[in-house]
Amino acid sequence: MERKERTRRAILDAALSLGEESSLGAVSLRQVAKEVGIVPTAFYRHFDSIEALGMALVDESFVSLRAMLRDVRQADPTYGDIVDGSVAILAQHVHDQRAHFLFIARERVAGPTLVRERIRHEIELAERELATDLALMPGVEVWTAEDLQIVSNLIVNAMVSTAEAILNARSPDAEAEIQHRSRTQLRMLLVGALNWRSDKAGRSPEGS
Amino acid sequence: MERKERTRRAILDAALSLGEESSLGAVSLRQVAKEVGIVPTAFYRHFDSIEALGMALVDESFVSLRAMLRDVRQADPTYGDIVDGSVAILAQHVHDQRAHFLFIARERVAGPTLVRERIRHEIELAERELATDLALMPGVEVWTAEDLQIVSNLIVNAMVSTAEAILNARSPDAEAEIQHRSRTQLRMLLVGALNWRSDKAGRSPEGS
DNA sequence: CAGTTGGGTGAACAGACGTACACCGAAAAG
DNA sequence: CTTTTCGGTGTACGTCTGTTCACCCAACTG
Repeated sequence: MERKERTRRAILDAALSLGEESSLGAVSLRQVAKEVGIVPTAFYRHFDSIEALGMALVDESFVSLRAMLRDVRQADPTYGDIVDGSVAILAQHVHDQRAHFLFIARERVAGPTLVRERIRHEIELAERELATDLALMPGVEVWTAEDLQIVSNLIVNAMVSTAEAILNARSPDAEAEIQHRSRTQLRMLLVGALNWRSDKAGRSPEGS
Repeated sequence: MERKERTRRAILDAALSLGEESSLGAVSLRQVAKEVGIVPTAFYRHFDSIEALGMALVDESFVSLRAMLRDVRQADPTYGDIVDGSVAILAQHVHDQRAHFLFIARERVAGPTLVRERIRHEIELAERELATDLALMPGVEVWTAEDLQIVSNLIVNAMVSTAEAILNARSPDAEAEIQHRSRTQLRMLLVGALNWRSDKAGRSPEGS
């Protein structure tokens, strides 16, 4: 009974591995079977179709994504800057679960419509969560709900870009530079957001 | 002799059309031929392979991309805010050359390695151009060359995200909201960048 | 120990794929 | 008007695709 689970994992891993080169839509059932070391028909003992496999990969990729978000949210606040910690955690998770993040990055724009929509929806959820977290920060009381959402979207997009850049980094040095850049960008972004409405409302952040 | 050019265009258009649904790597020579209305073997009169077709599409897609950048750079400065104008021009071009921008967005992450690298290189060029333009703005003299590059990267990434969002917009209203969001984000971003080094150097933008 | 379940097998299919080849017929060149 | 060029055609091949079916045998159930 655990043999089934083992083969299932092997299929998922093979699909992720093959998906590193091309998009999942270009991966065939027979390629996966050959990679796993089973006959093509045995594939159906585990998934109804390649599409179903894709959905399962979406599921487990988002487990990794949400694990990262959880780590970021409950990072030790004593570890200095939130920005430094968040970028480090992002990089760590992207590195550890490279296949999952690569999968999300690819299928987000190139996957079947259904998969694309699920990924976008999930990212939108992360945006909302970030918005509620941001609302607790000091100095943001002057923001409207709309501004809060817009800032969250901006930050999430920046983090997505950073994750993609890390996935594409060709050397540890290059990745270190990407992380440095990302940290600077997040700080710039926070400076801009914190000076945003206060700018429009009277230049004084302390004004009631 | 212009018949050849006409068929070639038909092939390019067919490939762009088929690429709207799935990634180019998942498009077959025979699908393209059927869409054009020619027999599969006639394809070879125009391209050596599907990969060569992809390269040609990269070429002409970047013509559209560069046309947009040119429009943005020489936008009428009397038209009020640079931000408003830039976002409007971006939206206009994405709308007019939807297939080209969709192609770039998709193949940027899902295409064959060679295509991906070309696209990333081209976007990096746009980043550098933006950096040289930004250097001429008043108030940025305090930035280091590195900061300039980092800010450019941040802005370009935001614009790429905006373009992708517009491509995915499901209604004109949704697109209008995306444009509004993008404008706000660009302004926040500029506020942050302009308060950046001055923040670190003594809080006074006018300080020598 | 006998019986049942179920993951894995192997052959077989119809269709789509890329590509090679000989050929045709309209348009350009002489 | 004749000749050459060349984009498009039709046939044919070997390979790969998804999917079906009957079958086998290891592992759980009784």
